[in-house]
Amino acid sequence: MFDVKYDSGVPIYLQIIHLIRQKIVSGEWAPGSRVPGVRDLAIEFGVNPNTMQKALSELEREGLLYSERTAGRFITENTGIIDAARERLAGQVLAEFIKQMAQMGFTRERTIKLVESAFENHAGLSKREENS
Amino acid sequence: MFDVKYDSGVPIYLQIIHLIRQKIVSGEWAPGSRVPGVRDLAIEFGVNPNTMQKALSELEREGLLYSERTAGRFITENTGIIDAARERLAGQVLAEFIKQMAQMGFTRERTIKLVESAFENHAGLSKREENS
DNA sequence: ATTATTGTATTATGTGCTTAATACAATAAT
DNA sequence: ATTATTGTATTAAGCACATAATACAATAAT
Repeated sequence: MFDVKYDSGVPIYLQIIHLIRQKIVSGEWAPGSRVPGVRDLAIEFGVNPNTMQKALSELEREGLLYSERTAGRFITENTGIIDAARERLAGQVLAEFIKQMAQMGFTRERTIKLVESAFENHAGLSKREENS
Repeated sequence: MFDVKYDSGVPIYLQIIHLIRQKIVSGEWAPGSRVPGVRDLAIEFGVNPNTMQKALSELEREGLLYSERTAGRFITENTGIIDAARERLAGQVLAEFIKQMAQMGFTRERTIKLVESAFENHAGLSKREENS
């Protein structure tokens, strides 16, 4: 169900953190809602429960998740934290992209053209329609 | 001189491969030109010679570098390989960017605006002025 | 009260990354 | 001819990641 790449060199638990963080900041996983248990998530992602636990602990440390002893784990209701995480993440993704393209010698105009023509195949996948 | 991040979770040798690959596809390291020896490069990047060797071997496998037994290592003169590598790399970087932004709920228009305003701080760093 | 489910912790094993310390072969420089 | 420099290979050690197999504590469900 979730595509964790074992061959990218990036530790799996970091990839999972990134995937879940995006589900939260995109609103696909709504604030306050419960997330599956560690064992179920481990199965869904096809990883060991310990690895999933490691990822969830980190997201908890970031304040995006919190655990209720035996009831399970939930997305934070604090939308401020979520919004901040989205801004921060978007900024990082954007900066990295610009840096890479510039480093490869692509001009601003050419890069924009590429973005314009490449964005078509990704419309309407998220529950968030606008972030202005 | 070169900023290798030890804390990103990405293996150092992969980061080095990426950095050098970009130097080649951007033209900063010209086709046919000699690159420093493994030991010197290791010092410049602040890593172990073995780690640098591992990175260089992979770039050699890709055809971007070749080694002349005792004379040293050189960038390929085959600009076709370099161009192909640049197209491939640019495509990956672009696709990843679009995917991330779309996943976070950013629209095409908002993304383009962000790219437009963010590209200012990176002008004129490369020797390649245009890739059209 | 008992059972099942939750998060959490522990110990062990295997693998890949990184450094370290050498050593060797080939050849350019002297 | 000798020396220095090049790429390359080997062995050992430490560390983080990932899996496996359990176990425990707390509490919701029965």
